Order: sequence, then C-alpha cells, then structure tokens
Amino acid sequence: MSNKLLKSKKIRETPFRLKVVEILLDKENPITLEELENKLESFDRITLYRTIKTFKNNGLIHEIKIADEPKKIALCSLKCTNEKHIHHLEHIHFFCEVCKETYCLDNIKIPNIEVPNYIVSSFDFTAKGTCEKCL
Amino acid sequence: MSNKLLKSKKIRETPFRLKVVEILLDKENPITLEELENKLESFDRITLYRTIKTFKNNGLIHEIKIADEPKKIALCSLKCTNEKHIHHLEHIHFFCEVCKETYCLDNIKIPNIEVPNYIVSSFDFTAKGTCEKCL
DNA sequence: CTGTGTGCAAAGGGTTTGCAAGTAC
DNA sequence: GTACTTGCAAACCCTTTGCACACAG
Repeated sequence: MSNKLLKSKKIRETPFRLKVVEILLDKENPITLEELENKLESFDRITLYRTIKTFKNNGLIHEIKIADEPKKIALCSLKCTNEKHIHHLEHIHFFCEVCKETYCLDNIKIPNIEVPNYIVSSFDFTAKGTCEKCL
Repeated sequence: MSNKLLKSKKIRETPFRLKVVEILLDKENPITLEELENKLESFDRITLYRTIKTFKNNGLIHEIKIADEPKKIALCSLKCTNEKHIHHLEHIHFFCEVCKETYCLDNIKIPNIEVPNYIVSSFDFTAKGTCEKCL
C-alpha cells in the first residue's frame, strides 16, 4: 500500500519514506509534525523536512493551517494532483479546541456562496468547537 | 483619530505607536509585516514586534492567517474585545492570488452550516481567486 | 516620580543549505 | 553508473528576551 502510493506519485522509495507514509495512512486525521516525530522512533529532523517537502511537491500530501494552531499535514485525496489541491473544496475542516484534533467532514455539504465581482477558485472553510468525543 | 483609538484601548500613546496606527487606518485591507515595515521610513524591528503584541493583547488589532501566505494584521472592528475576536464571524475573507491582497467582504452573508454531533463555536471562511481589480 | 516603552545585543526556535557518503533504480 | 537521498554541521530567518536608558502620564 505505502509503496504503491509512492510509486503512483513517482517518489523514489526509501525505508524512511515508507515509514512516514505508513504513519500517515495509519491516522486518518491530519497530523502535526510533533505527532509525526513522536511516532518515528528515530529520525533526523532535516530528512523529515525534506521528505515532507518532496511529498508536498509531488502531490502526495498537503498542509492544513488553522489559525493559532501548528501546521498539520494529511494525505491528499485521490482527486488531488500536484497542480491543484482540491482538498478544501470537498469538505470542511472541523478543529476541536479540546483534543486539538482536526476532522475532515466529508458528509457536510458546503453551500454555494456567491461572491459578486470576484472569481473564486477555492474555498477554505474551517469550523472550531468541540467534537463528539469531547462533549 | 489614531490617538483616540489608542486611548480607547488603554494603550499608552507614543510617536511610534501613533505612526503604526495611522498606517493601519490608511490601508483598509489587512497588511503584512513587510508592507508595514516599508511604510515606516525608519524603525526598530523589535519595537515593532512588541508594538504589535501590545496592540493584539489590547484588542486593537488581530491577525489573519491564510494558508501559504504571510501573516497579516488588521484593525479590529468595533465589536471586537480583547477576549474574543469576532472578525471571522462577521464576514468572509477573500484573498486575491494575483495582487495578494486580502479583502473583508462584509456584504456577503455566511450561510448557516449544520454540523451534526459537533458544537461549533466559530467559523473561518476564506475564499481564494481573483479580485475585480485583477480581472 | 513610577511604570512603561525603546533600542541595542544576544539568544532562541524552527527551517533550510552545503557537502560527503550511501542508496535506489 | 547515475542521479537522488541521507545525515551531520552550519547557516538562516523570524521572533523573543535582557538590560540600560528614555519617555508618558
């Protein structure tokens, strides 16, 4: 699975990259760098940065930035290409202020918003609050 | 005008702070640090950082972070308090990918979005595309 | 006068670059 | 064999802290 993902994005397969992809596959929600590092028993941070950059440039992952929170990364959906990440178009992000987890809510439809005089190419819709586990 | 704004937020008035407020008043759209620095003919960057922190802590400005773009700051609307910045609740942000300008679209209503099983406390709605000036 | 702001130098944290050795294909 | 990746050290950039002096109220 992990190696197919790398091949499909034309990313050279190495043990370290395979491990990172496995961690990303393992956790379906977006993950912070800190979490990722904790799951790697040993790693070189510079290599990790370069791995992430390679993955991003090749359309394997994308970054999610929520105001006042550390950056997170997530595997791109199959519809993403290197050119255009449509992650945000598909669903809204829900950030739980209690457990700090980010959820991609695929089953919530984003209503069409009319913006006169502007050509909208993408939306980023983030809601903050409390998730069901933390209620 | 600038000095009244500072007084209203109980921020001690100094020449440097007045100048920063004037620049913020002058440009109605959110401004990057870089733009702000360019408009200050001479400045100490450390003092600028501390000025921004003071303004933020006292509810005079807030920060707007759009993915992959440098942070911007903007004067808070009158409804903002130190406790809670409701900037994002009021309107959507439109970011023009051509001129890199951020617009606060006050006249666009954000539809009510139902999120089952989650308690939503705030929304952040950002659209990207091309603004009317850059069409 | 007292507490706060300023400006310099230095430190801190996160991220990137240079380079030699190792590895994928 | 060639081009790419890795890991170390060092550099870089942005931001914060310490401290002495200056200024607002």
